[in-house]
Amino acid sequence: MKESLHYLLMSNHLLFQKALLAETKDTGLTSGQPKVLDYLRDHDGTVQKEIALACHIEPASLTSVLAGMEGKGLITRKPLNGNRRSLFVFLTDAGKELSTWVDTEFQKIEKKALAGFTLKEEEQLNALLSKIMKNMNAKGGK
Amino acid sequence: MKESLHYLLMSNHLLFQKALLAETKDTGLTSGQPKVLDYLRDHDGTVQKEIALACHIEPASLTSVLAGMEGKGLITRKPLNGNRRSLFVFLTDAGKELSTWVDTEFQKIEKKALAGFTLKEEEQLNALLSKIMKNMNAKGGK
DNA sequence: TTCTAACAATTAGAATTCTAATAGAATTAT
DNA sequence: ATAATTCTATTAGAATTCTAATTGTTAGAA
Repeated sequence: MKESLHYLLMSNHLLFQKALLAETKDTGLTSGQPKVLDYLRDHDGTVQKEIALACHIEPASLTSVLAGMEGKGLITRKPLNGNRRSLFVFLTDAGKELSTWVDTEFQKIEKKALAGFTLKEEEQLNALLSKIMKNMNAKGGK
Repeated sequence: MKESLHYLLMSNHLLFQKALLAETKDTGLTSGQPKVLDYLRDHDGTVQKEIALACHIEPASLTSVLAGMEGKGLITRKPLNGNRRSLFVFLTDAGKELSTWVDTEFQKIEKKALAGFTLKEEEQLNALLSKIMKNMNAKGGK
């Protein structure tokens, strides 16, 4: 298994995740919150359902993650367009500020991860991983 | 965030993970067990500490994962070399059989993930991910 | 209109993994 | 030899995420 694709993806993700949690530990963010915060940075005003999909967690799990963030004053949730079923999520000023800080931490870790990479290699990696993502999201198959 | 390295690694890993759990659902394996089973397939007789390191879970978490697998008769644990501190983990015949089955499922998913990849691309991806892993495991730095 | 089905978010409760503290065993230093 | 330290695994308890079921809302059919 040690050289399998699954092993490599798992290791890379979890090492990244661990580094990220170490960096954000002092902010009071729980382990599930940084990725949501970072997602909102580029997708402010999204509906919960979409956040859950993008962050690869269940909507039910997102409820408690967002409740925590709302309690800390990082986000607000409100219905729009007269549709009281969907809740749109917005960063507060404090949330924006923290997300900016978290984003720089993401970038630091990314820089460490990509140490020694040429620009071409970065692009290759990005393209290959995107391709896998598309394959995995495709219906059917084995 | 959507195109960041972290996002790509997370998505790839979790999509892989989800596909794997869907395939192994009927075996009665819990979510944490397949990767351990697959690791033991290539590293039978390892000590718990090493399994935890390779599978990126805490030793304390591994204890309960292994307890579950032992209860199902997939593994046995015993001290060797007169050192009663370390426990060596071995697959039983049933464990070997199941690990073989699980391994074929891993490969099916991997095949789907790598659909349309040339051999050269597979090798590139492997090399790039291995390089990141080495970078992340390096001490210090940001 | 009114009923039925689909939908978004939530709640309840189970399962998994984590952190911190403990127990037992081996190693090192005094 | 004995004491202190280190080490491996475990236990206890908290935190996170999951599945299944519920609530309230919207859309579509009868």
